Amino acid sequence: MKKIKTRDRILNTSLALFNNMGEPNVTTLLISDEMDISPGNLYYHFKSKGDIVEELFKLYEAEMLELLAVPEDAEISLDQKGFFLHLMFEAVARYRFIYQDLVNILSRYDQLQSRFRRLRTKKTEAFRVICQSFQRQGVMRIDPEQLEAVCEQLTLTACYWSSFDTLSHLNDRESVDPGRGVYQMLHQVIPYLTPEEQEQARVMSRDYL
Amino acid sequence: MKKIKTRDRILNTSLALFNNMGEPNVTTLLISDEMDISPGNLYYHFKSKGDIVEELFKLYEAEMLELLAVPEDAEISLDQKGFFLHLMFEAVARYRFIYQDLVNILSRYDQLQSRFRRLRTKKTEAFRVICQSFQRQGVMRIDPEQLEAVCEQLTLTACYWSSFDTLSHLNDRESVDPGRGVYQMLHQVIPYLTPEEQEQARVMSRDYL
DNA sequence: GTCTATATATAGATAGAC
DNA sequence: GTCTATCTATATATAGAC
Repeated sequence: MKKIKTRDRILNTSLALFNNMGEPNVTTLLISDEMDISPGNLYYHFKSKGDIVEELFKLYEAEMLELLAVPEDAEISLDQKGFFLHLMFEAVARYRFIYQDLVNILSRYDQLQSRFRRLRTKKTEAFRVICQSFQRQGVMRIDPEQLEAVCEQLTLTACYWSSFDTLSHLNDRESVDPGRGVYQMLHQVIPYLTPEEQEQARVMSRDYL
Repeated sequence: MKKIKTRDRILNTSLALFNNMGEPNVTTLLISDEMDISPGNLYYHFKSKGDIVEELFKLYEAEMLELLAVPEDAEISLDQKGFFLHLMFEAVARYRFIYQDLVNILSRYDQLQSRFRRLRTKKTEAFRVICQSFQRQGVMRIDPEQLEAVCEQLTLTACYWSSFDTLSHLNDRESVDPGRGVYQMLHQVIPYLTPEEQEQARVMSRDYL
């Protein structure tokens, strides 16, 4: 029976509330209330609400950077790509409050802007590296112009799908089903795969529904 | 030299400020200040800030509904589709404040939620109708499962591209270039077109860059 | 580390004169 | 229709006791 430090409990509680209610709607009082601690105690651990947001962003950033460190030379299988998409999607969903009110958050905590943009670029790069591996292996045929468009599109989907999807059923916002997002991302790649791989990808994509 | 009514000036000014700074960052005082009128005057015309947001949403909704009234039976050319995408994208961009902080806005003005969702569904339907016309004309080949995925994807792109794109260059937020968004949407359809149409679509898409 | 009580700031909104 | 002055509510943050 390990005791979780108050500081970490604040982070966990904040993350849950931010995701479910939107960061701007969550007051420091609500966070401390939810945890049954006093607001003063919360401010003992974090000197401002912005510090909580920044700390959570750092955790997201660290997770993402680790995931995005795709080796440029290793060849990647279709299954691995599916797994990669799944992990990325899951990480974004776990910190979806960032994307739900992105402009608002980035404008109020502007140290985050450049770091956010850096992550976005790295995501697109990772997709490019994966597609290039597919091309080398001869399972994908795509011209450079289309490749760029697809990688951008994959990045957009990775970032916004969970927000987009959540709004279709605003009732239960406790959890996000990653399935459909991964499905959508796989389907963007399918047209450029060779026929056999297309079938494999289609089968794989259905597992996510 | 026609005099614009104060009420309309409030709407125009609010829209511009909302788009450029994000709705939550725009206070009623800022709006009245920007127009060189008093806050009291603003509240004479609108009984709350939420009323301004609702009114702007109504304008967006009306524009969208008109645009989305795609006749189910008429056949649509590729050029017409390009034009349609352009108009949709442009309308979304003009009211992009809604999408920039969507969760926040929909949670605070919850009469908007169902109407927003209705619009989202209608967008997807319109894309479906267009693609079905393409299929009937024999310029597109796509199975029903892929079709669904593509239409969802087009909807996502239509809604979020401008927000996504804006964050790549947060400097000048005065205007949004619709080009790239239309380009992206066209490229999602290209793989399913017949070879000749693919080439035509590719050429067309470049015009938007 | 945690609490209670309080300070500060600001946004939304109203009252009443002109 | 428009203004100035003001009220109210609430969110962030701090002070000081325990």
